Amino acid sequence: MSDEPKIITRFPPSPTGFLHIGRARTALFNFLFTRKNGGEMVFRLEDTDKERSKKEFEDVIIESLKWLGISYDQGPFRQSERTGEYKKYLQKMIEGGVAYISPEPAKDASGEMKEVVRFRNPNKKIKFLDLIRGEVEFDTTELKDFVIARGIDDPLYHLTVVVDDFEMGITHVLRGEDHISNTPRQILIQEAISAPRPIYAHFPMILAADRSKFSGRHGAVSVFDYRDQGFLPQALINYLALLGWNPGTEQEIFSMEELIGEFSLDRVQKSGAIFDMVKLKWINKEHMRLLSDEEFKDKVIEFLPEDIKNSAKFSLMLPKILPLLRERLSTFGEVTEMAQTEFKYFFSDPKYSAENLLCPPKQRKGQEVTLEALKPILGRLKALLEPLSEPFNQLNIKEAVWPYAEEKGRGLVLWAMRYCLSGQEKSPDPFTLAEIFGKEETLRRIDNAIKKI
RNA sequence: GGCCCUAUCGUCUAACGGUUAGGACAUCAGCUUUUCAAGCUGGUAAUCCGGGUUCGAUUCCCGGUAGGGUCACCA
Repeated sequence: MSDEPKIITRFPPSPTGFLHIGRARTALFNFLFTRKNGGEMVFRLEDTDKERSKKEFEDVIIESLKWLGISYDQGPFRQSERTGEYKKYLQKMIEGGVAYISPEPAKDASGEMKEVVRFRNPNKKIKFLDLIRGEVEFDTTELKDFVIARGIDDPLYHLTVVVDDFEMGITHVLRGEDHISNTPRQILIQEAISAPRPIYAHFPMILAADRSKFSGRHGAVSVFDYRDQGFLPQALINYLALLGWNPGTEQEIFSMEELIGEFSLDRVQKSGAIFDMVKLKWINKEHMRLLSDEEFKDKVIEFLPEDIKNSAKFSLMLPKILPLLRERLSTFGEVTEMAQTEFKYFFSDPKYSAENLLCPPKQRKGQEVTLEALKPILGRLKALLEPLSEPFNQLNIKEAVWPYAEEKGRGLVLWAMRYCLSGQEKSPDPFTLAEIFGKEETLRRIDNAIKKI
């Protein structure tokens, strides 16, 4: 055992909204750093803003962390339950002369006077070491005598963070870059109450595609949005970890355990990174591959619409189309849409117009063909399939059909076969489809096509 | 605007003074016995600009430019 003091980190969101993707990454980096170094993480709800803080947001944040697999060792603590603590410090500061009560006009323009507590700014330069950015220096003069409490029982953010970080023994403050300019005034307060200075590190921001702040108008920003779209938590974690950090190797797909093993603050990026949904989807797909068949199936069912789940063919078809879904899905949310469109034909007869049975010119290889000509072709197809004995599988079907397709033109025959089964311009190949449908249903669909012409 | 931070392919990034500037996503082309998906192969694509320091700068220093953060009785 080393005699280094135990590392204690913190994740202190304010319950004024959902868990933003940027804050989730901050939580993740804190978590990885803490686990990697055998420390403990404090979870603290900074709810001193009574107007905006809501219990429901607390619940959402807690649930979001749980879903992501980010755990903490202490908390949740609520600042609203610690008013007495802050009051003690406030009184001590006022007695010591490092803070003072200042009468001023109320903010609400009622004309009334009230008393706020201001910090007596020593107006000096503060220099601190940031683990990611190196030495940073601020002149605090411009901060003036900033307000640290609305009243003796109503403390504000800068005071509560400093007091809490001190009392909870926080050794490392790892947070977003948006807090870097808050750091000097917090250091000032620390010095005024003789609290030790924690080690700081400020992570770069997550940006939208236009390099502006990543916010609601750029689409999904809350962790639950991604959950609801059918992303896997391990994929979101993986992607977030790689946004602003890299292992120095070429590995890109990580489990949480692997991330903990690899993580280090000195490989965290200094500059902001654009959130790229396309890459997230790719990572999600990679993690979907890692799922067992059983896990994959359960997730698909979760996202399938009710009417499909209630359809007569559901339990028969589901296991057969699962392998197709594995190749095509990059999020589970996509099955909801697919079930109504490109995969609907598995559960009910396809709807299409007959002329589309004729393949596009490109596949025709210059053959002059009319729709009429398809009638005997489809008839012949039927005749070829009819005598097939079990197993009615891809291999046997292909064997039966192939020579004829070669003879008449592969594009022509195979497109028609595929199209009458799926009614889709784009779909899996006809042999796969025929196997999935089985002989009887395949023949029935070919028949339907013949009748349509 | 003041203060602070940042700057390598379209995007995420590697290269911690010497590389044909590497990888991944995306994109393009070809191959995979019709289409799609998946897969395989190959291609296009970057050191913001200007000064230094150095035998040699993506890398170190300075200036510019651009982007971001922050300037509350929010956190």
